[in-house]
Amino acid sequence: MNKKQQAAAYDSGHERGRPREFDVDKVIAATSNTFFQQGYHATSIDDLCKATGLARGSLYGVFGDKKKMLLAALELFTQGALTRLSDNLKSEPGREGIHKALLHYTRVATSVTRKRGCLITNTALEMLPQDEEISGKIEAVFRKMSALLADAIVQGQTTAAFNAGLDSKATANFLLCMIQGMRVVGKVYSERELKQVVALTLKILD
Amino acid sequence: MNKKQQAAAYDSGHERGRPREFDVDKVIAATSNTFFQQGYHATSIDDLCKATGLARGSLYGVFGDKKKMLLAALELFTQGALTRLSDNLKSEPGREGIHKALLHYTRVATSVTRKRGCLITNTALEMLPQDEEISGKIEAVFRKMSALLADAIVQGQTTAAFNAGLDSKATANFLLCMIQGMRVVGKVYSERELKQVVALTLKILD
DNA sequence: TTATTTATTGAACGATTAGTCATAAATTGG
DNA sequence: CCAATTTATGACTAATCGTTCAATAAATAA
Repeated sequence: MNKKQQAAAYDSGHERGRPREFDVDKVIAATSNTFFQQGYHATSIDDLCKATGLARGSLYGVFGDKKKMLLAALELFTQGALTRLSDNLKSEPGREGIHKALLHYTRVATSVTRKRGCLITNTALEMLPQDEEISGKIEAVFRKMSALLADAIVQGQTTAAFNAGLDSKATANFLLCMIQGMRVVGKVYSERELKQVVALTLKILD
Repeated sequence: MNKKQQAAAYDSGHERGRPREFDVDKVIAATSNTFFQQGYHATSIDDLCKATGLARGSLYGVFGDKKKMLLAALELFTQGALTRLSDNLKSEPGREGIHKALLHYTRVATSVTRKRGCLITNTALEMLPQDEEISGKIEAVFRKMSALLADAIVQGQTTAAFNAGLDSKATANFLLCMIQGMRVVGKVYSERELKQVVALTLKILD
C-alpha cells in the first residue's frame, strides 16, 4: 500500500530489509494452476502452500488474503488467454485464423490434462454473480475476447469471403458464446464432437 | 438400503415407526435452490438446514451425506430442464420451436433473479472432471438434451425448410454448446446481446 | 400395555478453515 | 558495529466444516 508498490503491485522494492527469496510470478503461476484444477472454494491455503513451496505467512505477506490470490491468478490467466486468442486469430488471415482459434478450444477443453477447463470460465460460474469484483474482471475479459473476434471478422469482411452483411459485434459475441459453451461441454464430450461443432460454427461467416 | 427403499428412493415406507414429518420433494427443491445459488462447496449443511427448516440429523437421515444431497438436487433440476426443453421444442413446429427453446435461455441466463445460471452447468464446472459420479450424470443430461434437439432438427428437415444436408447430431451438439455458452456469458452479458446471438445461431438451420 | 421401529433433535466431535502473530533471519543505512 | 526494515516461518486462534449419536418422540405390531 506504500508509494513503492504503485510501480509494480508485487514488487518488494528490495531497497531495505530482507530480500524476497522467491519469484512472485512463479508463485502466481502455481496458485493459478491450483485454483484452475480445484476451484476457489475447494482450494485451501494449505494447498497453495504445497503448490508454491511457501509458508502461509509468506503467501499472506504478498497477497493479503485468499480472494486477492485468486484475483492475481485470474489476471495471469487472462493475459495468457487474450494473447493466445489474438495470436491464433492473426496467425493466418481470414477464415483460417478463426478456425485455428476455435480449434484451440476443442483441444484444450477436452484433453485429459486440461479437462479442468479454463480458470476464467470456472471462476465465472463459481463466483458470479455474487462476487462483484470478480464479475467486473470476468466481464472485462469477455468483452476483450469479443473485441478481438470482432476485429478478425471485420478483417475477413474487407479482405476475404466473409458475409459483408454480418454484424461484427453480434457475430463476435456468437463466437464467444460458442467458445465458452465448448469449455463446458468439453468436460464430458470428445474432441471429435467439438470439431464437428466448430465446422458448423464457421458456416456463420458465409 | 432395505428392500422397501428400492421402490421409491426416499420413501419412508411409513409402515412402522414414527412417520416422516416433511415432504422430501419440497426438501430437495429447497436444497436444490441453495446449491444452485451458492455452489456445492460454498453451501454448508447449516445453510441447507436453514433452507429446509430441518435439523442436521434429519437431513442426514434422508440423504446420507452432502454429496447425495447434491445428487438428489441435480436429479430434480435435470428432470425440470429436460421437460422444459422438450416442451419448448414441441410447442411450435420447425424453426419456431427451436427459437423458443433458445430464447428461454437468453431470458433465464440473464435475468436478475436467475443470474445464478443453471445448477447443471454450475455443477459441471465446479465438480468435473474430478468427481466421476457427477461426471456421468452431467454427461447423461447433455446427451439427452442433444437428443431432444436432434429430434427437433430431423423433424424440421422432413417438414420444414431446414437444410436437409445438416448432420442432425452434430447440429444438435452445436446448439447444446450454444446453450451452455449462453449460461456462462449470460452471467455478465445482457439479454439483448444474447438474443442477437440466438438470431445468428438459427441461421445454421438454413 | 410393551416391544419394536423409525424420525427428530441438537449437542458434540475431530478435522479443517482462513487468517494472525511472535520470533528469527537477512538485508540496507548510518 | 548497530539500528531499522523487510521477509520467512510455523505454531496458534477462533470459527466453521461435515458427520455422528444419544436421547426423545411417535408411530405400528403383538
